Amino acid sequence: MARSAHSTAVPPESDVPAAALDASLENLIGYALRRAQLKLFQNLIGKLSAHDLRPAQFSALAIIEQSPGLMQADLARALAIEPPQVVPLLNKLEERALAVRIRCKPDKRSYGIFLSKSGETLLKELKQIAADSDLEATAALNESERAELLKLLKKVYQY
Amino acid sequence: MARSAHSTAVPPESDVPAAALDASLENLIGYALRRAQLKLFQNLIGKLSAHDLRPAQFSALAIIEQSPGLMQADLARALAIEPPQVVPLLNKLEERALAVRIRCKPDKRSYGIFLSKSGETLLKELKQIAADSDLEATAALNESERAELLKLLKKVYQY
DNA sequence: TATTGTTATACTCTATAACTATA
DNA sequence: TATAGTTATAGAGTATAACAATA
Repeated sequence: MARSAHSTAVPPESDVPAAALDASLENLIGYALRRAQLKLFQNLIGKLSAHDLRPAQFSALAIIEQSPGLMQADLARALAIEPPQVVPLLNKLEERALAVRIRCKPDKRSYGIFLSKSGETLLKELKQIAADSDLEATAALNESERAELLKLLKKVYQY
Repeated sequence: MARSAHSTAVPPESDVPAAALDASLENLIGYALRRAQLKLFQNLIGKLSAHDLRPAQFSALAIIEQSPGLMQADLARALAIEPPQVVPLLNKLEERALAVRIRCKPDKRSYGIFLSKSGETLLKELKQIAADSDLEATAALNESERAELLKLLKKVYQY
């Protein structure tokens, strides 16, 4: 029998080797990743807005806590953004007295970045908010599925 | 034994009930999702750039193929963007003769959107590119891990 | 009056080039 | 000259309000 020329939608019931699979958006990990990521991101944005913070600012606080005294170039690399984008982000954190830039290096061009006491306090709260948001947005999964998902995602991005 | 007050990094070896876990960025599914998604997205952007297309334009073509004759409002919903954003996107696809707007509905305010013949042809190629990009960017996973990841991601975003 | 597609607009995010001050 | 941080700027992406044509 010849190949049908005008079939509408082939259900993915047969696990063919490699070629000729459906190849619609629903079979792409990238597409599923994007939709899931958008969902979690929107949820987190909503929760963080109570503190007038964006996810990147939360991440910055967590990174600074993990590497106190780091330079802005390090922070840019850790956040996967360009150095110029760090400036307004850090300015905001400094305005709100959550973090500080301190000239404390042998190289006087650079700053060491540290959390303030209130920055540390707020970060504790933010971590709880983020963990709750994570759970809420992945309510469709049980604990072992969450662990499995996290493991697979790390494998993908750490490779 | 009392809780240590100044440990640097607690390896997640014990599965404590809910509280007092590390709660750093690395334990957040949202964070891992974002990093993995960025990786796949960047990879796809690179591959699609050979055809001067963005991921959203590829998605639009795939959605139009799946629902030929749909209206712009439907496309906006499917792409999870606002109707005004559909206009320049569709303009571009129409300029390049990949898709067409046709007044074919009882409601004369709306268009039916269809792929052109060359749009269909290009989409076939784009699907292969996207599938290859997906595989390449998830090279750290084997086939069963990929299937598991896709299953979990769908569960998250379809919930 | 409500709705489809559109325009205008603005705000965020992101990226690059150029500047300053140190090195 | 090279580098850390900064400034200026431009391009995407995203969102809202308002408009024209049609219902």
